[in-house]
Amino acid sequence: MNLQLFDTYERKVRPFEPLVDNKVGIYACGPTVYNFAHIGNLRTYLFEDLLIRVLVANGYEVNHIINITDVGHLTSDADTGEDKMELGTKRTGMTAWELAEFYTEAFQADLAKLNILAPSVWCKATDHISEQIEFVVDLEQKGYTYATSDGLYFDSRKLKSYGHLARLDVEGLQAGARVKLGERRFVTDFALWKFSPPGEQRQMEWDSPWGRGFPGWHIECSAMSAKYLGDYFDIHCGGEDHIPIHHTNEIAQTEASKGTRLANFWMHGYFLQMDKAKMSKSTGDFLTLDVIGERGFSPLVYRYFCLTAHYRSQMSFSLESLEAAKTALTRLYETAFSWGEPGTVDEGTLTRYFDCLNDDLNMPRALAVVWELVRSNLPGDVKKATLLRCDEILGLDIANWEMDQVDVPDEVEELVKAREAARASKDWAQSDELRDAVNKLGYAIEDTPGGAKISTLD
RNA sequence: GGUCGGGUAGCCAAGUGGUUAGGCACCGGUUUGCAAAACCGAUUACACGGGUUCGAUUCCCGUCCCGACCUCCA
Repeated sequence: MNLQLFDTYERKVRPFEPLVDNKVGIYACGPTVYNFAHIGNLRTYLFEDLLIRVLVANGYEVNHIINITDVGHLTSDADTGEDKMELGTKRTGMTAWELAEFYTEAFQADLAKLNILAPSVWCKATDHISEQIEFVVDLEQKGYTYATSDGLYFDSRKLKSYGHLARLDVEGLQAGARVKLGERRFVTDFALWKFSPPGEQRQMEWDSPWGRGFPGWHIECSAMSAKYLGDYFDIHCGGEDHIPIHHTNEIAQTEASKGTRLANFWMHGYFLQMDKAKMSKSTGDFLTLDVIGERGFSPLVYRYFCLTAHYRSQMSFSLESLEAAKTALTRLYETAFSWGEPGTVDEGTLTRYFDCLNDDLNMPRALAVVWELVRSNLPGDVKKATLLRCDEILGLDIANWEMDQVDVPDEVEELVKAREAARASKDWAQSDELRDAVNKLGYAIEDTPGGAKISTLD
């Protein structure tokens, strides 16, 4: 089966064809770096990693761009007062610049831990201020802007196609609007450039033809994607929350300026839903990769967990289901390890596997094929070779997995030896007593044909 | 309030107008001194009420519930 992908713009699955030869340009909306990424954020990057691995497997040469939104406004115009970047600087004592750098590095480290392939280019909004200003100047010359006392705005009603991506009901939006218009002329108008508040010195601000200030959020993506991928490129992705506002506005800017619709495919990763642990970023109380790591779940367990749901479905998170993923993944690792060296690949399995993936990245079904392979009667070396090919997409690093080497204290070692002796003389009472003693010290014993296997008790 | 998307077994989660998704847990069996692990097998579904149809979990309508966005959340 040839690759087919769901396009939010057309709201359907359709065949994927690159715009140029076999090259694919992808722009993925990156994080705003005022805090750690939570596991919900990371699900979206896992989806994009899946997409990229499948494109590569289909023989395409992928040029993958991720942006870093490292400029946010520091003086809030929200009703509640302080904005997130400012809270971040207060919380940590860092400057806005230090804050951005710190959380950018933390984010990149998280991606690496999740075995997410690094993009071709990382681009920061603050490194592309002039490109953004040029973009806005062009929009201004084409008559799509107007100024208010706090910034330069995009006049969304000038663009007939505005809101097509999200199928926005503009009249309905206006009727049900919760947000104050302020000086904006229409509810869907948005800032291209915001002025620094009078009499205040922002940590991040630049001169522009309209006055000192900083770029609106949406313009960075239109400007940077144009720079690295051209005005019209293959795939633009991000989280589902970006459909109605951010991506809608990116499209509006680019259509107004360049006359193209920006990307051929628009793809969106859907949210992770939390049960008890809420993703309340405002309190700083949310689950990060490090937090679940402290609870005994490795990053690749989280990766596996995410692979069990389709990227276009919201997924329910709980420690219970993460535990299920951990058990399944451990079984997969141990079983694959037991197969030894790889032999020849089973092409039938591989074909079924990639057919699932080429059908809009249906990883849950592809994973079912993997488990059928695992439980099949094929020889171990064939299973191993086939599984390793599957792992080029799974990204679980199956080839390098090894049994945990547990450091066993001498005390425990002695008890285990004594127990082995007791078992050899069939003194089961003594043997069980010694096993209890080992358990009390925090270690578990499993009797295998190769001798006692010792592990730490959870 | 407006717009959009969902409700599948104990949990997570695919999919389909009629034929076993898959994983985890649970139960039974094999094996093992016992236990664990492993392997084999079985059970538990399509929110509710109507409609279309030979047949609906799948299509249509309504109801209830959940979520997303409208707040520079992925």
